[in-house]
Amino acid sequence: MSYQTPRGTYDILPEETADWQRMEEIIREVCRLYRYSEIRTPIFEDTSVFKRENDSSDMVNKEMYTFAMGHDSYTLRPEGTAGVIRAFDQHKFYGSMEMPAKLYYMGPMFRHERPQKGRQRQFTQFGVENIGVSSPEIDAETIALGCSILRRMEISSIRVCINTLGDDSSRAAYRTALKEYFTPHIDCLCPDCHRRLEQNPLRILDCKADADNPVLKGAPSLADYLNEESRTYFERVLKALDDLGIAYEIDDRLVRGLDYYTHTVFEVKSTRPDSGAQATVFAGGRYDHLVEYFGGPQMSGMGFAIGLERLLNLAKDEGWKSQSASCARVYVIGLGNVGSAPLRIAEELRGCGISAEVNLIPRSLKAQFKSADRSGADVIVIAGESELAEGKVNVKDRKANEQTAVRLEDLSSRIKEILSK
RNA sequence: GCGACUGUGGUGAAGUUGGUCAACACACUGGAUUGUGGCUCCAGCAUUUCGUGGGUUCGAGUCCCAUCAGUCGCCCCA
Repeated sequence: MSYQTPRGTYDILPEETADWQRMEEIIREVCRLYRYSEIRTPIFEDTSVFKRENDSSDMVNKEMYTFAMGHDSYTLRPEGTAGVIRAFDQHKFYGSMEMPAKLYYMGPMFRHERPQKGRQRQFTQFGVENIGVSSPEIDAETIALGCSILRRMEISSIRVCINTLGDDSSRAAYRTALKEYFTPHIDCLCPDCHRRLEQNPLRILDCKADADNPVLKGAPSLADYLNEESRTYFERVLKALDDLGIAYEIDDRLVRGLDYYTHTVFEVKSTRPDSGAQATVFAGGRYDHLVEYFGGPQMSGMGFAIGLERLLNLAKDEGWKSQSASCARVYVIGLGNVGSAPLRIAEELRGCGISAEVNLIPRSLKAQFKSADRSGADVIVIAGESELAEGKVNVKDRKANEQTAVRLEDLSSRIKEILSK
């Protein structure tokens, strides 16, 4: 019987964890600079946290890992925003915290999709939520935060696409207009779009199947239905991005898959040809009603999420490397009948803050030296039976290839001397 | 959920129109006087086994079916 990870899941192996840890450090550092604080919410929540009324997204409707325990239905989180807003309301942050609240999260998410490169069933997301205040400059700053992470990961081939969905009244007016426009052309649209026409006509605009359909090209533009306030808001977002030197493209087809967005929405994509079908690295937008939905006051929020597998893939494609992995600085070898003396020596060195590996299995001197080589140690300590009898060990400086006998009580200072060279 | 391609040891892989021993390389383990390694040399290294399970055949890693997994595209999305 052999086992393997379930479909769409994978192990991050020891040789890869250094890259992950470094990436996570970079992200936390950027969050610190922008003064965001981490929040950790449960991996699963009541299903109703994710499955909200009128939600038409595929993610909630057919990709969730939902399970029942007794009479309760739970769901493995497919995204981070819902849980964060739930926590924001549950702990009444709106009353106890200065607004906007600036929160970030990082951890596994689960979606039952067909796996592909850059698309796993368990994947890792980092995301930020800026909650409590609606201001165009906040939208720009949030996008800047994400771009800053990309920059530190040495990623440059990206494109920022941005659009606005407008406020409620703009959106409602546009929705009606779209429905009126598409209804007579219904037969020209793909089956999925028939459903979208009723549930979320905006999504017809970024339908891939109908991308070249002339009916889509003649569709009314959202820009014509934006009221003055929404238009001004969007202009100020763009102005702020200009001021920050962030290049962007306005894409009026960009409507996003999650239903809760209002005003600003954006997607940052890789422009590398090898990034595959899953080119979106991070994406998000503003949401005006989520805080209210979970029982808080009417408050607006702005956030985005980064897929960390995609981020890491992209960074590696662009040549990014985390700093060299730490290797043992000292390797202790036993020679002759020395019992646990090598172990005792290694422990003492570790106590002095020196990273030490020690041979604990019976094998030939030659094999021990081989193992020492592989460990990449700078110093080899040879604990020989006859030297130990005099309270000494041999210390070999691998770089200089010199070996000297050192008294046990002088060992750590001698090694520090060699390592500091 | 749909379509296409792929699946041989720890790794990279060779395996011809189905025919005795599954090549080769790297890695790994041991040895060439357990007291000094990194080179070299020698030996071992896929327990009827070629993702798994069936089938065709005198005979299958090579053909057929199913199943699992991966990759690519669609869809979805980070």
